[in-house]
Amino acid sequence: MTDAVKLSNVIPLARKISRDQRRQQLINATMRVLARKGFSQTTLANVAAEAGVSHGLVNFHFESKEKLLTATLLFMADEYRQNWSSALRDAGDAPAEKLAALLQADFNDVICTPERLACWCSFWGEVQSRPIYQQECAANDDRYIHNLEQICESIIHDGNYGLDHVTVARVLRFASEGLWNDMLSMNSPYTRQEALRTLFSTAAVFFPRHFTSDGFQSALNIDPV
Amino acid sequence: MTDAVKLSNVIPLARKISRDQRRQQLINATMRVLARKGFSQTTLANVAAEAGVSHGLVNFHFESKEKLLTATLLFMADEYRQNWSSALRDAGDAPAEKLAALLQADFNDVICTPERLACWCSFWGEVQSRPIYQQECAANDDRYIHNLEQICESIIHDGNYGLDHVTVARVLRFASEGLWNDMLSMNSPYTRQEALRTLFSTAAVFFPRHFTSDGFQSALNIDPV
DNA sequence: CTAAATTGATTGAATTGTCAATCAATTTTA
DNA sequence: TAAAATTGATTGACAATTCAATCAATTTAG
Repeated sequence: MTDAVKLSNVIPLARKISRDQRRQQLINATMRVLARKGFSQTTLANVAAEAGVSHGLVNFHFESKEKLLTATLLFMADEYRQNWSSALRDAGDAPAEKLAALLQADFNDVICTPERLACWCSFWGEVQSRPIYQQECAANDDRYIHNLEQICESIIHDGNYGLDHVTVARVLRFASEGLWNDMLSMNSPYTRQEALRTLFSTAAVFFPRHFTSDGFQSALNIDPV
Repeated sequence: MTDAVKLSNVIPLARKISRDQRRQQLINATMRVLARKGFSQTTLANVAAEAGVSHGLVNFHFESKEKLLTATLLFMADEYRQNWSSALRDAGDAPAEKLAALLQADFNDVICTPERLACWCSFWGEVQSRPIYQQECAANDDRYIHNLEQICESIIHDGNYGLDHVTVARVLRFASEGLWNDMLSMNSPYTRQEALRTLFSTAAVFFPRHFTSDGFQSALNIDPV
């Protein structure tokens, strides 16, 4: 209306972002704040500042702080599931190949970043006291465990290892989770490469005729590298 | 002064508790609240109510909420360290015996309770963003890892297993940590017995001539159970 | 022009920390 | 031994702060 508007010192930032893009932008900002400050110090003001918008906007797009955090957790859970799921789909038919793909998937450069690890850690601390979180994650975890157990069972049968597939699957899962924790919390954290080497060494102890510490080894290649 | 004092409806609760006892009582209350409500919903009012005292008292004995939480973490870290430390001292000289003692220590009925597990989980979520927490825990972790690695090295040498002791120690530690996490998550709650069986199964895969899934096996007993 | 998106001030609730008063236990004094 | 004084633990009210949520005003997009 008035010409005073023209003199506004506010930068007329493009608002071309769609509804979904804005939501995703806020979720990304939430993850960054969670990773940096932890759950108990993540506020709407922090998230809004991180995203470069006013804090009223967060409550506009997400009804409440609780729903923003739930949406963030759901995004991460979905991202994680899609990651190993597609890795499994792209792998060959051999069970050992599938296991290698599943183990490697946890340590690719999309999923395995310091920010993601710290963010997961923040959520884990609160999962116990928030039924909604636990409920959402449980389904995904069960699917992952089920796949891992079946693959281990196939390999055990294939190689005549006299092992319990549930126990082996458990230990491999623990190794993967533990490596994540180490990479996040240790004072001398190791690289993704080192983590993968440890993981495949573990697989090699259970399945020496299928794996070496360097990774998957076709059953046809008898000689170790 | 007046006789109205005699008619006070306030229960004359014993105030005979010593300074240290009161502090410990508040720490215990803090652990219960942390386990039940999680870190972000643990307030001074909650802790005071749990302990049955006024919230002013908490700030009297601990200077601030932050210091109460730090004291609680320190207590738990010390309790944990003393637990495996004394288990190690009481064990025999044989490396395999020491490893068995170390592994079992994590699952005795003092350390391994639902409350303690949930409480540790609450802290882990905040450790990343609080340098003080990380600093205190790192020293203890390093000691534990160092002991575990040395014991594994002895066993590997003793049994001529061609394994890397650092890797083996890592995997055993991951198994122990992972079992704790599993016991905490609601969907697959196995008992401490089942957890220990999984742990010793893992040790048996690395050290088949020293361990069975039931536990430590003297090197002199050649026949498996 | 109309509806949706965005801002930022404001409100109300929750929470932490402070402090003066109170009270029980202990020590001192007569 | 009995009364008085002292100590320090405890309480509860209050101030200060933080934060989520709301909403009226403004801006932008279609």
